[in-house]
Amino acid sequence: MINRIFTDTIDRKFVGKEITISGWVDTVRDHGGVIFIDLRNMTGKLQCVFDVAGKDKEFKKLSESIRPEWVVEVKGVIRERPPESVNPKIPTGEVELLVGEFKILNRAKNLPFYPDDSVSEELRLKYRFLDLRSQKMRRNLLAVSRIMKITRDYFDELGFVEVPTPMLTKSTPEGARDYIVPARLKPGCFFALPQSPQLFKQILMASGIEKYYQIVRCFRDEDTRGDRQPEFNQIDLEMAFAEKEDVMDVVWGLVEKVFNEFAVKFERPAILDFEDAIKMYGTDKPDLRIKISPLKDISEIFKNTGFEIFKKQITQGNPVVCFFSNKNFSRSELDELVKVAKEEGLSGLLWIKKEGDSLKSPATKFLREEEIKALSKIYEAEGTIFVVAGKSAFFEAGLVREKISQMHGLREEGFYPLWIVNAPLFELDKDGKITSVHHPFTAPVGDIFNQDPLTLKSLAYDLVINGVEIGGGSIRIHSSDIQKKVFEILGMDEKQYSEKFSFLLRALESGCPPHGGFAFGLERFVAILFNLPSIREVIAFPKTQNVQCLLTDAPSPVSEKQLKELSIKVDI
RNA sequence: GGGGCGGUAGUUCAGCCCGGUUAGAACGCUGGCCUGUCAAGCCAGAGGUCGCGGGUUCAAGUCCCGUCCGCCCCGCCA
Repeated sequence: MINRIFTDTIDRKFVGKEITISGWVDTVRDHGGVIFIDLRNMTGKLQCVFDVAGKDKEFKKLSESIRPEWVVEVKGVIRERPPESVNPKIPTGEVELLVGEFKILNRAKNLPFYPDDSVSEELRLKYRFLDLRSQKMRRNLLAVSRIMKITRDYFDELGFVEVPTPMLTKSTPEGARDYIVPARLKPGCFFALPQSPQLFKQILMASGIEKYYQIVRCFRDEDTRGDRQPEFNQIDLEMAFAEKEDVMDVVWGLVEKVFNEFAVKFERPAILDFEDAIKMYGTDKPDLRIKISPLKDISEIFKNTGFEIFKKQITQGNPVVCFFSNKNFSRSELDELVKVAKEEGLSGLLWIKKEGDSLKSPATKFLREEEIKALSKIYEAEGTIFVVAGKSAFFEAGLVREKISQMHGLREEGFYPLWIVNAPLFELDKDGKITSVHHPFTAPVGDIFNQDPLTLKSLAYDLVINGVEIGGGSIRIHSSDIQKKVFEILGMDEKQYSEKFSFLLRALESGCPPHGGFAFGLERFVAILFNLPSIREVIAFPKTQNVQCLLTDAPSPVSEKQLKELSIKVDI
């Protein structure tokens, strides 16, 4: 079928023409003497009319047997519908096909659900072929495809080169858990699937490919979430001789192109220091849509307080943090919010309603005159102040602020992008071990040889849209001395880092230009574009939370023979 | 690894707190009627290992323990 007809091409111009069209039966409306069948293919639906008048018995019998999701080919004349029968809901609603003859190409039986039915995700994944017939999934997959095309066109125009990098590569110690692949010819040794092409793209910079990009599959063996799958796609890029701003401009150029293509409303990207983001929003990925004031540290107001709860936190050196909404919450709404805060793991949430000069709150009787005065001065308008105290007050306040905005629709429409810059280079993990905030190849700001590592900033930049981290990047280290020092700070000795990264160090020592890059999470980008709760909605065949494919039942055991060839013994 | 929610007809869900005749509804399905519907309509019918295993009890969909599966959250995700 070279010249198949898709329904969206059919309009009034076809009236009087005979066509042959094939697809799936979407719905059947059997009126006895006449049967209406909506035929669906890639682009939409077309009403086909089976009129038994003047037809033989076989035609009647066969047409009555047709059921939804059968695959049919119909031949007939396109005609205008009677004016009263025009269906404005579908693009082909002005016309219909009067079926002259038809073939049933395949039947469908025992379907557990029909496309666009609302069924459990478990079923959708098991019968993904049915689920993918739905309008939404089709739209999502087409969007991914379009974005990949826009991406390739965009980078191509800018002179970037798409270079494939290996899927079978070397396991590296830092970062997420690797998926590993046994090497048959080197028993006991393993490849790793790439968590990202990070090192290869840096090697390409040392190789004189000055502008690299790739749409590339990445693998991380960590627990999944709505926004995390074990395999996902990155739009990956790297530029030689580039400064931070050069990379950010290129990245934003692509985001803008995608936004324009999908005709969405968007703001110019804001730029915010990592530290300010934490202080103002309690998170490194703030959602700028939220119409609630940023956070404010009000510890100072309560330094001599008699209010026990705050006093305890202040004496332990913990902050008291507040934020403000000009919404006048009802008492039951406030009670609900306090409940939600506790469910989120907060020890408490204090609210203070501001009406004129007076403050109403469960805590007013515990507060001093000057505390009340200071509080009411912070925000001019009437509304509600929320206060959180404790060691993680910024984080917790940020969480509640987000939750409140979600529950009460206190959000702007549209897309609010944000660059987070000047993140620290290192941080301490929960075991007190020093780790990279981004990755060990990120260039430091400051004197790495003499400064306390934890005071160093980085040349990293993360792109956050509507509270979702869409991607991140950095200017990389191109001096092997600095790179070695970073490895040392991370606790590797020379033997360890040589074993894992000698190829990188050799490349840096062989005339490697300064360079930097970025990587987008493709699925996250599409998910946020359509405001989808999970990236599973934009992946044709995603894994479940237990990292299973319900369609194919992978992973599954392999034969003894396969294991033997790989010199692997299974010990469960 | 930890916490939470869910699993009952093909599907979505009610019933479970407070154990007790024959486990319900809607949609779908099957059959019949029907020439202008577009979520077609009307009539009739079929359809259940209550996720699985164990326990308590005279009696378990309902209570208890374990387990599997799906989703959300924490950890983890350089």
